[in-house]
Order: sequence, then C-alpha cells, then structure tokens
Amino acid sequence: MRIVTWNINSIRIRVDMIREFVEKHNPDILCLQETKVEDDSFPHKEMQQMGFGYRVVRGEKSYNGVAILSKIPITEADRLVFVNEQSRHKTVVTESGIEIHNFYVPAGGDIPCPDTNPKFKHKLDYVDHAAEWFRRYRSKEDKIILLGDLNIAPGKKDVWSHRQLLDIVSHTYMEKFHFHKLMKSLEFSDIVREQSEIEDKIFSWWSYRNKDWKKSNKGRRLDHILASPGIRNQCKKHKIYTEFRDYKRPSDHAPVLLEMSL
DNA sequence: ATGGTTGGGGTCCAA
Repeated sequence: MRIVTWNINSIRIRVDMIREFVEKHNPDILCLQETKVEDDSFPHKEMQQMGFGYRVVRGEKSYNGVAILSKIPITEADRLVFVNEQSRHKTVVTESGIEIHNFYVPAGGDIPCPDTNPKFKHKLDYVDHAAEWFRRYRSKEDKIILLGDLNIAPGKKDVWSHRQLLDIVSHTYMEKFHFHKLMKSLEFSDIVREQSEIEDKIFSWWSYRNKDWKKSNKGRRLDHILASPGIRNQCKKHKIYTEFRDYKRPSDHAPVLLEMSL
C-alpha cells in the first residue's frame, strides 16, 4: 500500500499536477492539505477519474482544507476526529484496519511568542491537544499512521541552518517540545528520519521567496509520516518527490510517500 | 536587518 501526504496549496489550480503524480507514482491513498476549497466546489469528478473512489474532504473558503482520497475501500470516516475546527483534521480507517490521521497544523504566524501572537498560541495548543488526545483515547497497539503538514521541523537536520532558524516559527524550542510530546503520546516512529542517515539534511518544503529554490536549498522538513508501534513493522520505505517542487506553478511542498505491507 | 513569492479573493491576508 502506497500512502502519500502533500500540502497542495490550492487543489483547484493543481489538478493537472496531481494527475501527473498519480499516473507516475500510483498512490493508493493521497492525503492533501491546504486544498483551499469549499466542499461543494471540490473537484470530485477529476479525483474520481484518477481512481479515487473514496473521498473524505473538508474545506473552507480561501484557507486551510484537508482531504483523504483513496483507491482502496474506506470503512469509516471521521469517527476518530478529535477536533475539527478550521478544516485541519480528517481520519479514515481502511478495510485492512489501518487508521489514518491527516493533519494540517496551524502555521503559527511570524512571531514565536504565545502571549503576543494568538496564531502561535493556537499552533502550540493544537499540537498539545492532539498529543493529549492520542495518549488518552488511542493505544500503541492500534495501527495508526499520523501524517500531514505539521508545520514543525523537529531536528537540526530538518532545516537548512539550525542556528539561523532557532527563533523562526517552525523550529523554535517550544514547537519542538510539543512535537516530541506528540511523538511520545503513542511512541510514534518518525519513519522518514529513521530510514535516513542521521546526518542527512531532509526537506519537504522550500519557500516561494527564494529565487532558485534548488540552488539556495533553504528548505525545511515540515511534512511528516509517523507510525504507531502497532504498525511500525509494516512500514517498508519512503520517498520525497522533490521533482514536483519543480513543476510549472508548483506547491511549495513536495509529496512524501510511505510504502507499507498489508 | 530586510525582503523576497504565491494563492485567493477582491485591492489585503495567510503562508
């Protein structure tokens, strides 16, 4: 089974790019963030034509929006959603009993201070709330994949410059603290990092604001795929499709794939 | 230290 997370930054203008990705790399389940579309305008027909017969979506005008698109049967949707404000969380359970949580964590604004910046406080609270929810209501034996745009680069090698980003939202101490609390809630494994060399810099996002993203390579790893202990041994390999950051009118995020055995 | 770009909706906000 091939499962992909991708912050698409508006689904409507990137249908062709999604189609090319699906034809080339054949994901069974595609989890999207920042669809930026209300539910009645979601491109259901196009996604159906790509083979996604199961679609669980929640969007709003202009901002946010998440979707889980699947070629394989979904037996339940959103029973396990812990909070669904602002279209940031969708869950499904597949016919093989895998529980998928697709998250779009708040970006948090520019100022890394919860007292003066409500967006940053919202981000910290959101991750904290998620960690508490998993700790209380789910167990390590459950087969859980937690993925999405978590908007936090947790490790020194998840940013282009650890020192220069210590006070930049996405890499601050407080965000990393909450990220680790989420990791510890069910002893999640960070699959992409575990399957990589510890000294390798790994990015999934590059700002639009760099003239030549590839040359400057000032990236961050904001998109994650975490696996609970109950499913960890079914995780086979991962891939980050950086070439899609080079697509004509790309998203600023690249798709991240996890291949699993059933 | 600053500003750089993109998308959506509407001439600004969020990322």
